[in-house]
Amino acid sequence: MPALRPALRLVDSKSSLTQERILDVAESLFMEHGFEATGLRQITTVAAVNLAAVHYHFGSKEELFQAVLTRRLDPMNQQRVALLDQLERDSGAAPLSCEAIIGAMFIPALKLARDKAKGGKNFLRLLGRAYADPAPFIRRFLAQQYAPMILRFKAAFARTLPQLPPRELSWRLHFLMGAMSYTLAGTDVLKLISALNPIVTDSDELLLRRLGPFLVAGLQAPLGELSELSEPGPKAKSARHGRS
Amino acid sequence: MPALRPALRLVDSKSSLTQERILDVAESLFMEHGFEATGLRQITTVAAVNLAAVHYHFGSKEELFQAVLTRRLDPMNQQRVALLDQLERDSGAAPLSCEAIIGAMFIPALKLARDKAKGGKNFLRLLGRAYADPAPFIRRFLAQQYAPMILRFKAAFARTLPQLPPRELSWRLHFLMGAMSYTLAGTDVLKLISALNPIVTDSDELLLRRLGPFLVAGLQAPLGELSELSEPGPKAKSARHGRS
DNA sequence: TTCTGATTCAAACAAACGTTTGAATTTCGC
DNA sequence: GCGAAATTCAAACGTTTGTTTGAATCAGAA
Repeated sequence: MPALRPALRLVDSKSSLTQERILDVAESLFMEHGFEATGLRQITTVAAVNLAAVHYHFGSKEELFQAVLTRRLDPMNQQRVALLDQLERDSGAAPLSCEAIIGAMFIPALKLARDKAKGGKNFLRLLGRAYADPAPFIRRFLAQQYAPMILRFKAAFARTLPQLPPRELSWRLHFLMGAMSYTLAGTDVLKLISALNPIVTDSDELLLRRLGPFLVAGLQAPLGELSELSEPGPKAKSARHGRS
Repeated sequence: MPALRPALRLVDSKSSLTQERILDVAESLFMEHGFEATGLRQITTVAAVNLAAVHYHFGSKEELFQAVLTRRLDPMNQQRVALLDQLERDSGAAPLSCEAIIGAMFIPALKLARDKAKGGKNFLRLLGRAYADPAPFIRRFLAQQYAPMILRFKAAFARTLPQLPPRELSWRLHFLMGAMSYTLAGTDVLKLISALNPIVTDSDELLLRRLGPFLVAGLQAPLGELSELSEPGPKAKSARHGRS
């Protein structure tokens, strides 16, 4: 009778070089074809391991997927809050700048994207796909993985932007994460038609210099008039404020 | 010998109520489980049609998917450029405001999201998934479907924001579409942890009033210093320039 | 060495997949 | 009514799917 799977990390000395090979290949194939479209036989063939190895080491295809995500996501989010912690320690009582907080979110992601040994941009693309995936086990996993980090950053932004009502801040964080993950994932419609719209991939620092001002300005934007509005939309005339 | 499939729309009188039933169910299931994870048997069972009907009417699963997207996407993008055309006609020689152009992009999408008879938010979620899908046939389709509309809007923004270099404008449009589709798709991480971060779904107009100022400010943000930068990143200390 | 548990392996499992076929059925101009 | 085309249908096509099994192999402690 084969031994029960070793608690998923009971042994870490040399033990399973197999595990890492599976994780590496799975990461690359999941990103290329998606979770559903990637077969276990495809993974195990490329990784040159036996088919049953993935069940032995991870338990199921779903658990393998979570392991693939956890391996990169966990350290990245820890780096993010660590960076933010240090920023706040250094600044003392003074509130941080928007740029600084955004940098704390962005830089660990960029580091990951640049580290080709760790999957590079592929992983962030995979993450971008996972965001849009409605599979319950994926959404449960992402929520639990992201919740602490996001709450931490929301608090930081709230200190820096005290004039923003909490609900408005939630929405702007929502928009910010949209622009950011869209950019990091890198598979969007603009890139698709890049033959006409040549977006050359600048260096990563250059990317932050472009995204940064956009996000900062968005976060600091004045509030729209939220209290009263009833008509269908801004309609044609540009500088018209319907309000008497 | 069964007749060849009728050119995908040769008959439109009453003909295929079956087609619409398939499209409706496919739209709903594709959005719920994704393209790969949705089986044809699942679709045809729920739609109460024969399994072979989808191949008879659409040719293949992939073509069915494209038909599902086309049905909503084509009219929406046509509305978008029609709205923009009318705005520019009305304003004469004067350049449009950012708000107006953004409205022209956003409002047709909102209309679609609100029309529950036409799939409502489900369709935009499906679209959000398709954005992140690397399958070649999906990316080819989206590119061809979006290219004219995006180029049209880029030209409009270029007139309104003449101080922005074209490449910078491309990037900001990139960020804008990220925030917008992220918001419209509606399945993001913030919503996931909404237990702690209560994002109540405001009315759609209210949504535009929140997203609008964010995007306008981002588009109009001053340029970052792009010419000179070489060091790894802003790092911790906020006002430190390691240079020299 | 022998024994024990961890790991790998080839083989098979039942189920679901997209697709095709050819005959039944319906529809509609004549 | 007849006849031809459009549409539906049940059945099967050959693959592929994730998962399980039980024996073979490997590792290290006794």
